[in-house]
Amino acid sequence: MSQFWKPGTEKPRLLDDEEGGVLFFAPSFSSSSSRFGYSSIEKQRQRLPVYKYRTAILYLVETHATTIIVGETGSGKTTQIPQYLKEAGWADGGRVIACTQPRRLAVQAVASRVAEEMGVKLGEEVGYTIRFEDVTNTGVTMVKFLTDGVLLREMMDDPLLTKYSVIMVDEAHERSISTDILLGLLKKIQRRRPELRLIISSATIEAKSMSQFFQNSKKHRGIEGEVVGPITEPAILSVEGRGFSVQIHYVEEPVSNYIQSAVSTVLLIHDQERMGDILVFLTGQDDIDAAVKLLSEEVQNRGRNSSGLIVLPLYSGLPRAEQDLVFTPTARGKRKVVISTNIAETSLTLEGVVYVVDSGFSKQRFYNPISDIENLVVAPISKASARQRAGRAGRVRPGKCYRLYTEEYFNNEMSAEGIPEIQRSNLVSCVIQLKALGIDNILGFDWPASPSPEAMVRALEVLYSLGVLDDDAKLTSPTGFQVAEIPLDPMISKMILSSSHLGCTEEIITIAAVLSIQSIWASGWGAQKELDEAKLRFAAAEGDHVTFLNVYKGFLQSSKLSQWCHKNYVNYHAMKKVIEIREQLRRTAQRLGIVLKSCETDMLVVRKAITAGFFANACRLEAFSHNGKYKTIRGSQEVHIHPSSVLFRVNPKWVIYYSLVSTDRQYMRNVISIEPSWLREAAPHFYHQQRPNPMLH
DNA sequence: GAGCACTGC
Repeated sequence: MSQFWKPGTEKPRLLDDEEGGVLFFAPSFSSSSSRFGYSSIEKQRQRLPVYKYRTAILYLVETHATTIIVGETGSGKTTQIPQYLKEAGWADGGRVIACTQPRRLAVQAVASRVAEEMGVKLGEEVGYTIRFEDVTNTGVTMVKFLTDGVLLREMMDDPLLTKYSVIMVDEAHERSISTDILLGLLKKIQRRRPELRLIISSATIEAKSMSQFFQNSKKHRGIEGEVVGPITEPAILSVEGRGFSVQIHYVEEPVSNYIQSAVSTVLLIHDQERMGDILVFLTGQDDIDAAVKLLSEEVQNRGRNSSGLIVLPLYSGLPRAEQDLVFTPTARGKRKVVISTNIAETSLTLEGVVYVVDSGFSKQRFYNPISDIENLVVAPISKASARQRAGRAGRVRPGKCYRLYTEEYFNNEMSAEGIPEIQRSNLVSCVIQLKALGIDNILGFDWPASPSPEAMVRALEVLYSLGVLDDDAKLTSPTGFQVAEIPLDPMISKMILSSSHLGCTEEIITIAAVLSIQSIWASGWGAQKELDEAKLRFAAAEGDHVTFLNVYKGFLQSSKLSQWCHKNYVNYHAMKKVIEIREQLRRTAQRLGIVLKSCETDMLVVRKAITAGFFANACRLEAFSHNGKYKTIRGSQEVHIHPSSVLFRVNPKWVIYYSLVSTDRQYMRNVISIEPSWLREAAPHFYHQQRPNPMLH
């Protein structure tokens, strides 16, 4: 351990940033210890770029309340920094070092890697917590990986996160809602717990604005007026990555059709470049299927060695077996082309990619607080995204990235960073989470990026109408606190609470579990007709929610067999997840003192419970409408029933939807028929006093 | 007649 800074010894070399204010460390080039007996794992660890900064990182963390680490992928920061901290004693005395990730898979992968490097059993000194899985051992676990969502939940029991000595927030540049809420809360905690250290790890140079955010005006002064405790001004440290260089190519002229252009580019690479897989970024399933078809046709038409090119689509809606195809290593003499959504930008890593084709677009969510509708639109990506995409070409050897936009466009028109998710989303869940943590002045909360006041007001309005907040915008008791406790969208939580009075909680928690996963149906190539037919076997006249109950019943009766799922075009993995989520909800309900009762065959109460949570999503069929045109009661928006719904073409007069998807039209997904009188029953102030609505009469 | 990506005691 030659590179070990100890408090009280001479501090490591540092350089002043020419712009002042922040610190950059020059890597110290002293050779690593030649002491023999290092395992190969130890040597591997020392070869990581971050190793050179070990001393510097420990020094900064010791002396600064917040350290911001900018590092590209492959620097080793995620696996190494928690170990350095542990080695330096930050986990002594029963304290815990936490490292958060936005995604569960990453949490599991990093935790098991670190356990392996430390030569310990996962769940002992090194552990992880994600939803449904707590692989830690209290009193033993020193380094804990967890999703930022889990850490937020932990704050409900322990608002100051007292057991943690250091909290490292990884992938902060992704700016997920959870990360942003967490950053705001951690800043607050820091004022109460000066001994707590934060490490914010980000892949982009946005560090400066992050640093400004953590700039704490209040210094902790002792009696003599001298500053005690750590320096409150954040330190910034850059760590280089270990990716190979990627040559960037731009188009000379803007392209009019990026699908066609992507296909031509792939063919050009295949003809002219040496072996290596190609990754193409398009926006969604439509684009991708079209490109796959086009490319396959071109290959055949031109009589190329079609055996040499393997074309594979990749998006989240793809069945697992097909998704797994992209991970099979490419055979000798063949070249794999993966045409993907954003899923390959952060969530999945494909080995063997040497060429990237970047359309410059992705589908992004936008929220309109006026209409209260979340839209999915194709929008230009940011420079940060473009760099991330390009980086995917440099994992195995130097690569090339072909951008289907001009260099001028990249330099002058592309925005540096994407818009944080919190500014593009409905804030209902986010507001109730803060309320539950005792943050009453939501508008005055110190956000890394402020959401729009309109979106805030809209969220407060919905929560008020759900009976979750009172006239003073405080959580109601018990409803508000109970809704906050249930780890689901507040409208679903409210539906569950109402089911308790209506005597149908068993049914409603099944529905809640199904609604919180993507889809219980098996999707597949060319099996659309069979799937539709299978659906008819379960279809309920009341709508999709009751249909889900039928599927769940069938699954239980089959003893949860995968064969049964296969035969009925039901997704087996999805159903297992439903069982898991349902089990969690059952436990939560019991803890809240809700009596679990079944209504057997009485679907009327089930529909009423759904109405109690989702009255705001009520719609009425337009009079004399022949094409199934509905209008929302709240905003008079034109909407249609999604073709995947069992009520498609049935078109009951009054319906409630679970969610809207927007393409060229607004489609209601997961729809149930209701009676209009239930609306006023469920939310009198919403449909009567507050908003007199002639449509209800 | 059609689905960006994540996530939660």
